[in-house]
Amino acid sequence: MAATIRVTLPDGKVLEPERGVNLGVLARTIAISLGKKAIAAVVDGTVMDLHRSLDADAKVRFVTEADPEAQDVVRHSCAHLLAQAVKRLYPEAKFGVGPVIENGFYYDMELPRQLEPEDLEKIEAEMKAAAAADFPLSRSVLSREAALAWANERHDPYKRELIEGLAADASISFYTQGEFTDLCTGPHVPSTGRIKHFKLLSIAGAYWRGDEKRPMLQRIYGTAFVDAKSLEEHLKAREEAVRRDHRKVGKELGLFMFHPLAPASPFFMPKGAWLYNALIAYVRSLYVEFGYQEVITPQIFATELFKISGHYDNYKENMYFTEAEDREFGVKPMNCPAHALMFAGKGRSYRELPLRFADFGRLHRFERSGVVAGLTRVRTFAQDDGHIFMAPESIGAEIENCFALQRRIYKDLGLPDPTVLVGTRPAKSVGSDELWKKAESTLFEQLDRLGQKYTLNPGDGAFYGPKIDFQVRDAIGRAWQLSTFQLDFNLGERFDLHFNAQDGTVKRPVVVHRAMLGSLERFIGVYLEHTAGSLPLWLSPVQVKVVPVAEEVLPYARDVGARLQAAGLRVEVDDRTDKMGAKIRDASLEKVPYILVLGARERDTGAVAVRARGAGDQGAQPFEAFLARLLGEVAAKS
RNA sequence: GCUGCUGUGGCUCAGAGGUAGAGCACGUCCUUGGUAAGGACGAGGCCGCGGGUUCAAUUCCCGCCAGCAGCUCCA
Repeated sequence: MAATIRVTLPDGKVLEPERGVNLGVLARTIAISLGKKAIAAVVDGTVMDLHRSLDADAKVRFVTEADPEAQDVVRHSCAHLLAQAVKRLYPEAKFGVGPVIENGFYYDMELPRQLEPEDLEKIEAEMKAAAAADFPLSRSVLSREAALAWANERHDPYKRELIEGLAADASISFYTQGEFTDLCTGPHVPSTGRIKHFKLLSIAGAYWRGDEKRPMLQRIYGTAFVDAKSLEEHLKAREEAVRRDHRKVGKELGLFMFHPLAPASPFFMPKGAWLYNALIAYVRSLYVEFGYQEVITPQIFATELFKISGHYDNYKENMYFTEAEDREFGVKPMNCPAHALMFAGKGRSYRELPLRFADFGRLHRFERSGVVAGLTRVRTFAQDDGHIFMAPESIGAEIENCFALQRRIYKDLGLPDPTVLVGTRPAKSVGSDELWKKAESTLFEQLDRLGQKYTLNPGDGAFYGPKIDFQVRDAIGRAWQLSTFQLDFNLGERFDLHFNAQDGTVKRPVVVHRAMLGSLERFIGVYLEHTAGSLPLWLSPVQVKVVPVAEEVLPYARDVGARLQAAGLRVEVDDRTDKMGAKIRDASLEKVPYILVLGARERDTGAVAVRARGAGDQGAQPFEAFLARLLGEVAAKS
């Protein structure tokens, strides 16, 4: 065995250090400054700590603060720093897991008492002290027995359970910083002093191992960044998220309200109802072009229907039931069984297929009290729902058609390109293995055919078939699920649907369930957060606010308002006796796209002085020019 | 559903064991003002609901309802 190994650096340079060389030492060999800056190393594609040694030829790239891998390493080490601080303050603490998550990290723990927000400050101070001590992190590997002994010595049942879950022959790694040791696969920063920019954010309950039957631990959320600026920006974005909260925006703009007598059920007030109906009208306008036929179906069905569809077995605890004349009825939680009945309502020919039913019907789902939130999770809602009944050979074309419609809608609404997630068969499902296999493979085939990139979400399908979910990120980077396409080979079986094929045989249709906006309620919530309430002109409940400079010009203001209204625009004339400045302020806070300030000058020249949202005073222009501009913007959905 | 927190006029929020306040909004009047808050006066509250402790509870305790954060769930 050679005494040296070959280490290839990113620039292609090859070093030949001794076998077993320490990565930190290697970094310092390359350059003193690199030794100081390095946080970790990527060895043959795997991120490792600097105190690991190299025993074989490898490609090595050192990670510094400038590299994308650094953030996760720092965050994970910060979770350890948190645990160290907590252990110092509460020696009885038992620890669960402390992973890195999208915007930071958390650590689950069992503590002698419930933490309060002020405790976070104390813990953070202790973390700063441990970071200032700049403890080096050292890694050690123990056998399973030794690891279990460690957990037992700490009387920590959670760590014990984690170790028990590892393979019998696994080599189990531990990291030690100062007096604190934790079970962990790493990697970590070389020393605690490298964790500089962090903040603890919140305390919450979380079930051990995510299982609601197991104990609830206290979870501390925090975040950490490699530089101060990123931390500051992240904290600002959190504040921005609060400012854009759709519940707040909806209240401020007078769009909707809630009432304790109808929990989790929004009341859309006139402006909100206008927006709601405008979205439906917009989707409806595309249905002609995309070949859908809108239907209207009952609200309440005899329970047998949901037994046939499988919803009764899978979701009855989330349904509303009622009884009349000794018969049990259920309020529909989705439209598909109704559409299945409509499909079966007459003999069907291949000539009618694909048959695309659209339905904006109201749905009710009893959501558990702890899961409801604003408009994003409600108990009564409507979807821009649709079910496509088709021959199996049409699946490709229909999925393509769905993608085309989805792209069109996102473009018109100014939504970014979504992330596509594919969910496969869940634990709780109906239908045979063959049907599922067929449905899943068909879906993957079609996605590949369309060249659509996606992320696999195993087990996340609907109970009747695999699904494609579309996630969009809003203006400040949060992910929301809106559209969904679901492929269903089961509905046809359960409702014994069939059609006469061209070759004279009787065939079973396949069904695609799809919604583009998803729930109208959730869509409005997400869209308000995305736009911060500044809706595009074509979707603004009030497009123009007319502000007379003084009462004297009120007649002209009314005349301008009436003429805009006659042209199809939505206008309000502010005829209150307040000062002009106050009216401009109020209209601005209402996020009205255009404010027209009208005084004697405008009246005498037949002009309007325009103030555009976000752009301030645009000066005077002829009425006709302004009208043409607005109509153009509405038509272009800009 | 679980853990924790919160609930005071339409809204945002102070407050304290001795029966309640501010700003905004609202009403009336004055002001007729040129691009983000003119002024005066006024009306408006079962201090979420139900129990308990207390001479006295909106305030402390318990339960319920609703909301918020997170977990679990989401056809």
